[in-house]
Amino acid sequence: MKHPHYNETNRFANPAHEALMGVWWSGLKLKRAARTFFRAHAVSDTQFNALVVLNVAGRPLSQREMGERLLVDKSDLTGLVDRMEKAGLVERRAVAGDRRRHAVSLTAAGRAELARSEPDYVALVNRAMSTFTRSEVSTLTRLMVKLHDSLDTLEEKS
Amino acid sequence: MKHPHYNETNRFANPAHEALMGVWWSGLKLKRAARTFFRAHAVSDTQFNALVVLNVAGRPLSQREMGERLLVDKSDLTGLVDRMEKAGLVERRAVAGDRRRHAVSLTAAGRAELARSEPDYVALVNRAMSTFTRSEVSTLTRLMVKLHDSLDTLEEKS
DNA sequence: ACAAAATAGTTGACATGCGAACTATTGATG
DNA sequence: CATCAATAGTTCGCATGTCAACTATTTTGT
Repeated sequence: MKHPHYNETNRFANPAHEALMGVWWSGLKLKRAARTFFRAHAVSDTQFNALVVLNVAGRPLSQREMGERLLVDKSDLTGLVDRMEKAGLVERRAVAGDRRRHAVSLTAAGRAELARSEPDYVALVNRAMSTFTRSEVSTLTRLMVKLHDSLDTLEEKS
Repeated sequence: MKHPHYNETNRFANPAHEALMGVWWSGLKLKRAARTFFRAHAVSDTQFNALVVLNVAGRPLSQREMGERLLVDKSDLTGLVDRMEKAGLVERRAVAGDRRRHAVSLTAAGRAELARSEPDYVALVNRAMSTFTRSEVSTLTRLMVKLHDSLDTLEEKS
């Protein structure tokens, strides 16, 4: 689908607003690109992220821990883990010593799907960033960390 | 809700990946902040954006045009405009010369709601960006435009 | 003019995301 | 240890987002 550039349809009197709107739109576009990409794979972008989170952790995670790392509400994990469990990608197990918790871990099939998707995903990321110089990449990372901290502070105050 | 910082739970071998993940997370955090903010108002963040888009256009828009500007699928506009019409914020009218199209325009109530929300919204944006210098703001805008263009190119090729 | 392609919008099925209310369990405090 | 608070997960209602299939209309190509 064709979309007009965000600063073609909007005029920004406020430079801060223009910058923040750029981040907003980039987030939307990234989400769309990821969805399109993962349509050709066995998992959705959300499920891929869940696989990555479990893999990086290197141990079973509770649903609460997964929610924190994925930036989604705990109530969403119920359905997400349900769907992934049905697809055979992860499994829930009881946690010794805390009967409230479920330990979610990767299955062999989950690990295999991750191994299958990740190289293509990395290639996509590199293509998306191929027009950026090394210096621009590090500047972008620095600004994003700064923005995260700023948004966290905002969240705490409210 | 507390969330660990995205680069605390992930180690990035690839700087491009780290930068892009920063943008992804910023998009998620912005969305959450906007939702929280607009919970105290009569409209959601999506509906607010729709009001802004209609207002900036300065003329009635078809649902397709709104979808392009909001970066959402046309099928989404059916429900969104339904809800906003029910809330009295916008109205659909027939378009002379094309019986396929609906012209969506702001009502007086929609304009009033926009006038009520926008000042608070601008203040929020300024708070979120208050830790950025003028130079950082313009760098961020430049990098976001570059990223949009890169993602557009990616989309065309696929 | 006429058949084929493109366009605008709707609908249905599904995944995602959020908040509130609820259950079960565990922790904390007197 | 008895009670109250906190935690983990589920469920529900709703808004949002995607895609595919469908209808109605308009445009295009010949």
